[in-house]
Amino acid sequence: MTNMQKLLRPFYDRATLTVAKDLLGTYLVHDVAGERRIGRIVEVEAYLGSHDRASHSSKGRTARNAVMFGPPGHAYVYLIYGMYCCMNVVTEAQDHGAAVLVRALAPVANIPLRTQGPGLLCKAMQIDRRLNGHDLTGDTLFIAMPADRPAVRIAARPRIGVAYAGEWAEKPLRFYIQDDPFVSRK
DNA sequence: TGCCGGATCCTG
DNA sequence: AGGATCCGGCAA
Repeated sequence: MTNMQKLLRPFYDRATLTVAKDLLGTYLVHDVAGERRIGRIVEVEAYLGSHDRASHSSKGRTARNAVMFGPPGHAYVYLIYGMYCCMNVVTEAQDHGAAVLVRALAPVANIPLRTQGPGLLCKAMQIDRRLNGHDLTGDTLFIAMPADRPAVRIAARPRIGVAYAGEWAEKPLRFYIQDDPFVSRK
């Protein structure tokens, strides 16, 4: 396996826009049943904090979004539409309520299913709500910088599925690797 | 306590 | 275009 360096707390404890773009091209790693599943992150969305009307944190801290208000470098995993999970990484300082949604992966190792979309990638990586609040600086679910990461060209577009958020729906907070075939939507 | 609306995905 | 399918959040 290619050499990789696990991302630690200081990586996540930065401006959400910066973290979102820096996550493109990194490896999401999950050890499950003695096997290491790896996907390369090719698409993300930034949710900037409680002032961001599209963010789950915009209505204040609740039982569901509590992890978003916790320390950076933890997984915020929630159930969407009753049947899929979505995974975010918490960013910035505690109480900020910011996170980056992982929207698509390119398969690298032991990926049995499709990974184009936030619900599909969680299924393929076997990530569910039991991992909500999981510390991403641990050894079983983490994100790592591959030693050989190539330079990526980044596209910025409006986020998907947040039409309810008024002007916030139009802000270009979805980032993906230009021309990557595993991006969920053009 | 009941109801409504999802940061989705699949099928027709 | 519409349905599946669960649950958190808020109104009552």
